[in-house]
Amino acid sequence: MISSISTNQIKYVLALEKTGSFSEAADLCFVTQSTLSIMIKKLENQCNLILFDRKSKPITLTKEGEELINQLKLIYQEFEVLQEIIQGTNQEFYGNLRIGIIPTLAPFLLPLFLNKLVTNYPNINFSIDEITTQEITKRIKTRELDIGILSLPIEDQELIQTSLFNESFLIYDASGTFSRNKKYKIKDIDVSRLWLLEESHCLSSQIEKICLLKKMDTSKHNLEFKSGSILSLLELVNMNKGLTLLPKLATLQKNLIKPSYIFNLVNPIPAREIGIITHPNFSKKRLLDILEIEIKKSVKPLLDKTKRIQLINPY
Amino acid sequence: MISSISTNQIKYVLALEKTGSFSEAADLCFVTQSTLSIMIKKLENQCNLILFDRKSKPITLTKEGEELINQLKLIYQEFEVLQEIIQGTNQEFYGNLRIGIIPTLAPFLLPLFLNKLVTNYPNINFSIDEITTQEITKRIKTRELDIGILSLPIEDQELIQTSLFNESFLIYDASGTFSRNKKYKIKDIDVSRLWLLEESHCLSSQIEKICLLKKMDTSKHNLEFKSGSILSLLELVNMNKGLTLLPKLATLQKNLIKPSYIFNLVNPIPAREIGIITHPNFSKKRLLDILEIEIKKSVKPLLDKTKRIQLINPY
DNA sequence: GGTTGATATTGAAGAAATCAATAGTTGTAT
DNA sequence: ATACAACTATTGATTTCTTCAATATCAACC
Repeated sequence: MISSISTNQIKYVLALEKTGSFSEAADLCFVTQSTLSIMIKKLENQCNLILFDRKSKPITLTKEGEELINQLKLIYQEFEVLQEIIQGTNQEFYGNLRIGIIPTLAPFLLPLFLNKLVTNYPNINFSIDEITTQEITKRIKTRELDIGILSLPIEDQELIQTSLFNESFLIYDASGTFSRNKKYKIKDIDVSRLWLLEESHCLSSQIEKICLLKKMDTSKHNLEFKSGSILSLLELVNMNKGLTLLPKLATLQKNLIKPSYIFNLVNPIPAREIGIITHPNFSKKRLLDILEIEIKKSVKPLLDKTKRIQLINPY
Repeated sequence: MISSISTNQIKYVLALEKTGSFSEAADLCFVTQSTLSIMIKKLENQCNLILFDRKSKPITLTKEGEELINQLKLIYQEFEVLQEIIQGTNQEFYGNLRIGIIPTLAPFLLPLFLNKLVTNYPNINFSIDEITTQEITKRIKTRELDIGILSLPIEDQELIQTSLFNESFLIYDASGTFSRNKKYKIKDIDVSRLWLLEESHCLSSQIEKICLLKKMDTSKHNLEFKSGSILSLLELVNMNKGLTLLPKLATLQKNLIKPSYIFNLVNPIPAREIGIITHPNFSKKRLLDILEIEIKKSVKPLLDKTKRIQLINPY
């Protein structure tokens, strides 16, 4: 008794029946002739029957083959109907999805999943705003945005918060004072050489928290710096041989970051919680599910699964 | 777009829909729960849809799942119909198949394929006669037998001859005069110590041919020996520290044969051609095909694929 | 008998399916 | 709340399947 058969196997049989030639059928199915030969033979074995008479040119069905071919065709047709249903169901996802995402996350997270979504859901118009936490929460409350991706938790209890993953912080050191062999803790950081983004970014307040500073005393730098871009921050840190803390995903940008400048923190590892917020009345629940799953899936292989982390609030 | 899906995947979905529980569905399908989880997830991925709501207890279909499930059921039903057709087609092979096979082959060849045939074709009554070439050809002509398995060619041109494989001859030496390191040719055989089966066996005349004797002069042995059984021949050879030639398949019987007694012949390797003969009016052509394929398949891994062989006629 | 045009086979590489064990989740009863 | 129970998800290892490129084999036609 046949245990399991795949639609590919059926496709191969139908192609061979149609063309009467192994090589042509193989071309039709975009596989090599050896693959087709082997798969036909495998199916014949599973059935305990010889379906094709290889001696005749063109190749024809045997008596047993004749008895099966119609049912195989039928199954394949029903499979094609299934495909149409799937296609149709996918197209039921339509409309606009307006996403707000914090700037310290956007350039590293979006490339991981956005393309797949845009491709799979051609009927959804995605719009992305790279804005701060404050701006995101404001716009979600006013329903200008559907979904916010940011560091959790937010103080506002009205909005729905869904956790996605924890992103640890790492040391980025352009000064050369850190060494590969040692384990660094938070207190090892020389606060006077630390550079941050402008205050409005949650990343800044988180780093301040990590380093146990009330407010960062930037007057120690002889340079006024206001930027929301991690790229600019890195330039600045490099130029001044300073240091900063970077979230994990940022450190994986091999074209921006010298891996030799990155040092892990331990005991515990400071981290931020990344998650999604929505308005309680947000209705595209299913779309949210998909977004959640896709983001989690895309990020997972990039994160280390450490236990000893300490989540830092963004406010 | 889904490229290929297997009936097992569908089975898993239907089981999960039916039971509302991953573990129960897994039991139903005789796989582990992890397998079922993974396969459901895989299908969901292929479809780009989430088919089951894991949060509800029992687990239920999502809206998208509902849209697919009926088509999945339909496909699976048609697959079950296919199985029935296959079953039915297999049962069309019925009736008697009377096989004659030479004694020097039967005990080594039959176990390789007979069981599979008997199992796969429960409606065929197989009957096996272990008889000599002469007897086989006689009975096929009189239609007492359907099929003969023996050493080809036979002189009788009326019967249909189909080749199966070539079986080489090896030296079986109980005297200890052969040594592992040397390559032996036919002329190295001391004819005076050679033992054979009784004359009626084609194996005897083939060995005589190999050793270039007109008729074996058995008077050199002080023992009259008449047996058709290779087992008895081996006993005799062991007892008298003699030697004989054995066909390849016989030498593979590890329980009968000391591997250290076996020596290869080279330049060229003498061999017999094993094949099937049938009466020209034999009608169960398809059955013959199956038999041919099964024997070839079962024997293939046991034979070495040498080029330099010399086929020895059995008459 | 060799040449041509086909199918079959082989050996290797990559992907998929499966399992046992374990981690993580959720709901319930303390 | 907290711990337990019941369930699903994940992991890492193993086996099996699928596929390909290259090659062997077969068959028909000169």
